[in-house]
Amino acid sequence: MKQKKREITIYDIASELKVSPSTVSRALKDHYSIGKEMIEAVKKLARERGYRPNHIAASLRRNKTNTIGVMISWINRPFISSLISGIEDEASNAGCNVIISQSHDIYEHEIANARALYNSRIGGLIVSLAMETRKYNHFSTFLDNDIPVVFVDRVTDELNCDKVVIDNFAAGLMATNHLIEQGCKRIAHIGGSQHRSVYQQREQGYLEALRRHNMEIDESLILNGDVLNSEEGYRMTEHFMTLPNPPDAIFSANDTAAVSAIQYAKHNGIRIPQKLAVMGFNNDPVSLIIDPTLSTVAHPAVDMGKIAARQVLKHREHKDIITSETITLKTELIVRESTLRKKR
Amino acid sequence: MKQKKREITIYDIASELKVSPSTVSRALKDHYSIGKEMIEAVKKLARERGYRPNHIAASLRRNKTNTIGVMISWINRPFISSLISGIEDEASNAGCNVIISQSHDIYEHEIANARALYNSRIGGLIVSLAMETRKYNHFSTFLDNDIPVVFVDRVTDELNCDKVVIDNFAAGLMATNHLIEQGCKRIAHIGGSQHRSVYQQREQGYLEALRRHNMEIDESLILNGDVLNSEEGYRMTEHFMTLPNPPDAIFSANDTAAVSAIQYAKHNGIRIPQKLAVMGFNNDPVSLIIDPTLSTVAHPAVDMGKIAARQVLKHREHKDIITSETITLKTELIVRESTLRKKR
DNA sequence: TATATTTACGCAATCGGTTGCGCTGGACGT
DNA sequence: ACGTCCAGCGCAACCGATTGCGTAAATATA
Repeated sequence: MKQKKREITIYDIASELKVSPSTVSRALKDHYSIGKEMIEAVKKLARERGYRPNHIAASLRRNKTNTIGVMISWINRPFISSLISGIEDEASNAGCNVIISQSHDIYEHEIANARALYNSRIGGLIVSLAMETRKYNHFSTFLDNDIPVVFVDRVTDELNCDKVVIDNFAAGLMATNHLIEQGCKRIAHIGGSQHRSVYQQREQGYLEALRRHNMEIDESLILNGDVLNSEEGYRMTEHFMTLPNPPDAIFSANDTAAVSAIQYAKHNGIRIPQKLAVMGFNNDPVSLIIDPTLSTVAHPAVDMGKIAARQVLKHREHKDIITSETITLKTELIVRESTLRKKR
Repeated sequence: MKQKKREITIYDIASELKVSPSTVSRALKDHYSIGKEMIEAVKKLARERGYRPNHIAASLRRNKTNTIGVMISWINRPFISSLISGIEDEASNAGCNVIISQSHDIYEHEIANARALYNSRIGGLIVSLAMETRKYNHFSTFLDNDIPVVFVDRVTDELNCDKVVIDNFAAGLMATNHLIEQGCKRIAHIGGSQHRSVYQQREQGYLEALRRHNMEIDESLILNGDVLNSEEGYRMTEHFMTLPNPPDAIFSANDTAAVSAIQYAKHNGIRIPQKLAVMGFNNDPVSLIIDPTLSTVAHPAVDMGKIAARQVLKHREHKDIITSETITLKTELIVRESTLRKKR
C-alpha cells in the first residue's frame, strides 16, 4: 500500500514514444502543429501510465497560476458565503482553484491580503471591498501585471475593472416606494458606510423615492452604521423610536439590522407593520425565520459569484480584452409581513 | 505607472552581493551554516530591492505547496462558513493559502475534488465528509504520500488521521436530559444519516438519556433525514405531530430542521414549549431569531477550524509525527424559550 | 607543527513544463 | 526537375528556488 511510485512526467511519455518532451507537451493540449495520430498516441499513453500534469511547473514557467484569489470581508455571512459558493462552482468547472482571504472589514488587512495573493501569483482576483477601504492603490499591482480583477457587490468606480453588481439605486427606490405605497409617512433609513457605493446608492434611491412623492427629507431619520451588525441595528432603531416624532417605517440597508429593528419593536410592544414597517436588504435566511417575516430585496448572490468567476476566466482566455464591463443583475422586491399593511 | 519591472530573484541578490544563489537562499531562511553578518546583508538587500519569494518555484522543487485544501459539503451554511473562517485565519497567519472545494454532499463530487486537490499538490487537507460518503479510499492517496489529513466534525474512524470533533454522544445526552428535566415524556428525534458518526452519536446520546430515565424507546419517534434541510424538517415534524400519539418534544440533530419544527407548530397552533418542546443543534444565528428562541447545542465552529488548521501545520513542521490524535472540543447546552417549561 | 574540526559558503543538478526558433521531408506548383 | 511551402516535430534555454556534496579558511586539538 505504501508505495511511493515516482510521478509520471512528460519526459517518461516522451522517451517511451521516442519523441521529444515538447511534442508531448503540445500534444496534450491539442497544439495545431502536432499530428492527429501523434496526439492520440500521446494521450492514450498518458492515460495508461496515469500521467497527471504538474500545474506547479507550468505555473512557474508561465509565472502565473490557475488559481483565482477571492478577497472578501467575512466568509461567515450568508451573502458572502453564497457568493463564494458560486465562484467555486464556476471555477472548479474550469479547472481553477479558489483561494480565499478575509479582510474582516479592515483596510490594513485588505492591503496585506492583496500583497499575499499577489505573491501567490494568482491568475485572477475577485474582490468585494472592506467597509473601511477608501484607497485602491493596492489593486494596481494586479492591473499593471495584467492580472484580471473583477469587483463584486462592494465595488469602486475609481478603478477601471469589470464589475458585477446590482442596481442598488433602483432597489433602494423600489423598496422605499413600496413603503410609501403601504402608507408610511415617516420613513427612516439605516445605511452603511457612504464610501461603499452599494450603501450610498441604496440611500440615494431612498431619498429619490421620498422626493418623487414630495415627502420631507428628515436628516434625523438617516443613520449610517459602521458595520451594520445586530447591535448597531438595535441601537439605531432605539434611537429612532425614542425620537419625539418617531418614524413609522425603517428601510435598512441589510437584513441583519432590519431583524434587530423588528426585535427592538417586539421588545417594546411596537406593532409591526402597523406602527412600524420594516424593510431589509439581502434576503438572508433569517428574513424568512423572523416573526413577522421580513420584507426585503433579494440579491442573486450565487449568480453574482458565478458571473464574476466567468469574467475572470474570460479575461484569462483572451488576454486582448481591454474593455471593462459592468454587469448589473436583477433584484427582486420580496414583500412579506413586516411591511404589508394593506391586505390585497 | 505601467511598469513591467522584472521580478527580483535570489540570483539578482546573489550577484549584487557577489555570493552564490545558494547562500542567498539559505540566508533568507536563517540556515545555520550561514554567517550572521551575511544573513543580515542578504536580508537587507532583499528588502531594499523589494524581493519577494517565488513560492511556485519552491513548491516545484519540493514537490509540495504551502496550500491547505479544504473539502466540505456546502460553503453557504453557518457552521461550515465559520469553520472555514477559522481555518483561513490560522492558515494565513502561518503564510499558507486555503483552497476550498465543495462536494454538495455528493460522494462522486467528493472523489473528484480529492483528485483535483491532489493534483494541485496541496500540502495538507482538512475534510468534513459529505453526507453520502461511505468509502474512504479516495483519501489514501494523501496518506500514502505523507500529506497530512485532518478530519473535522464529520469524521470517520476507518482512517487513521487526526480528528477535530465535539463529543456528540455527550451533547445528545445532555440535550435530551434537559428535555426530560423539563418534563417531556415522549421525545422524538430528527436525526441525520447514520453513516455520519456525528448524527449516529447524537442519536445514541438521545437513546442513552431515555434509557437512563427508564423511558420507553419508541422507534416511530425516530426519523433520519438525508439532508436535514427545512423541507425535510417540516415534513418530519408533520409526520410526528399527526401520529395517534404525538410526541411532546423533538430533539433535532440540527437547527435548520428544528426551526422548521417550530414553524410547523406555529402554523398548526401547537404551543411551544408547553405542547411541544424543540431542541436544536449547532447554535446557528437563526436559533436566536426564531420566536420562540431555539434551545440548542453550541458548536465552537471557528475554533474547530483554527485547531484543524493548526494540526495540519504541525504535521507539516514535524514530518516525523506519526501519531494521530483526536481532539474533542467542548459543547455547551444553550437553553432558550423553545424548551423552557419550568420557570426557575 | 601536523591533524582534526568547525565555520561559511559555492557548484551544479534538479523539480516538470513551456516555448521561440529551427530543422526536415514530402506535397504542390510551374 | 527544381524551388516553395507547410505540416510536424526537436533543441535547448528558460522559470526560480532548493539542496547534497564538496571545499577553503579559520579555529581547535593532539
